[in-house]
Amino acid sequence: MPKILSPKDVLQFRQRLCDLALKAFAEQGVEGMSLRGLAAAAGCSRTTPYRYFKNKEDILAAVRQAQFQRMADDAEEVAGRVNDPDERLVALARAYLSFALATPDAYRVMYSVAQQDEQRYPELVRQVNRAQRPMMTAVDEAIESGSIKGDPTNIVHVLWAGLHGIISLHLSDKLHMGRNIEELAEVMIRSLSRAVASKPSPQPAARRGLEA
Amino acid sequence: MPKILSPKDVLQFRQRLCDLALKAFAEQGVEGMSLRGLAAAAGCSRTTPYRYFKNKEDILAAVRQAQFQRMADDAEEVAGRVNDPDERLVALARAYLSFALATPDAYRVMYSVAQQDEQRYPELVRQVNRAQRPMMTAVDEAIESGSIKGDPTNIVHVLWAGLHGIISLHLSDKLHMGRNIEELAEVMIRSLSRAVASKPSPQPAARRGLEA
DNA sequence: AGCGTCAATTGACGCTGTCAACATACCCTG
DNA sequence: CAGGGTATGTTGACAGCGTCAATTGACGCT
Repeated sequence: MPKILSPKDVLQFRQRLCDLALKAFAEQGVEGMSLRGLAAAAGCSRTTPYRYFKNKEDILAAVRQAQFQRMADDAEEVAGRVNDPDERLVALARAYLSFALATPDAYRVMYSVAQQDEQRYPELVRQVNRAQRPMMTAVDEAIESGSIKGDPTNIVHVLWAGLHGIISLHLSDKLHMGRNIEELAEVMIRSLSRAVASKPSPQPAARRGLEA
Repeated sequence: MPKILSPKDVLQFRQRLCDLALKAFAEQGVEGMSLRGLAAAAGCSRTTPYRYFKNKEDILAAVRQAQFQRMADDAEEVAGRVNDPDERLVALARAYLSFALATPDAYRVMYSVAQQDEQRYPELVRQVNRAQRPMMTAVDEAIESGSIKGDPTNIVHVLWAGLHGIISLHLSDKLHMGRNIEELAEVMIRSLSRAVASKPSPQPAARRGLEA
């Protein structure tokens, strides 16, 4: 018997589908996660989710967008709270790590699940950009304040990649080091922020061919 | 008309299936890649691959094992060629990057495709370990020679994670910086090796809670 | 020549994502 | 209060998937 939903229950049900889908995607992968299973978990019929999402990829996009939004909220909150440029950079890095460790399912779906042509979801793209903007501006301001030197884009990428590398390998169990992951991340953060503070500029001289 | 295969043609066909599967896995993901499509590309019937592999996951494991083996070969070759401990470390890092950039399909399948319970493929695990051993021993020897200091496990992980982070983000188009990826990697390698050389040891004092 | 064996194919089953058609319960206008 | 419009949910159906069982065909041997 359809149509007993109040106007806000619609959003609630959509939200519930997203929550269930997040868990399903993270646990079983894009492949293993089935819309029929999702519908069963939600207690509705097979094709009911199609009233709320265009198709499976659309659900994935919605789930990822919601998580990037949450991450962006976190980052903006931290950036607004910590005032010193250097501390803000480190605080952002720690918040990023914290986000990934607290909700590994979310992080997995955000990054380890490659979405084909995610440009077709502009709101998703917007949240992705929003999530990384605080760190960009933090680097810019730290450079202005003179506490670090170098090309801002390179610095952001190196910091971000360093964190992402640790998290990514940790979440796929490639680093066998239980809880010490936070310590390892601290080493990475301190190493990179120190290197970034001392180095003048990234001029790779004439070294383009890779191996010696 | 079956059975025209010489004993070595068997291996040849298995190899051909692996090559085709690598491309298919990388291009369409584990989800999109279909055994039927693979069979069509190989010019055989749907279930013929089942003569050479137990199932789809088995094919994935075989493909990944072959690529890790290739990577391990590369690393061992570099480690054997470069003698100076510091240079060897940097050369290994560059070789790692080089491998990923030269054969991104392979790297994607090796790392971004999460395999459920890969412990059930001992030969795959063996090649994975073999691929990272050269860097481990290089770090150990660089510490012995006194050129860098710190906990060897942490150092290896930080180096490796830094490289993996850059590569991983680059391959999923999260860093919008065309060919300059090698320059960025150089910055990362130099930053980390410098940091690792100067820092005494990773003692994170009393900072366990993450945000300030 | 006939047999066993192994490679390869076809048939079939249950599962999946997805669309079209249908049914139901609500809101709004008369 | 009657009736249509619309939003919501359900069932039926189809092609494609991974995989197993049964079948066919070709080879090496005795």
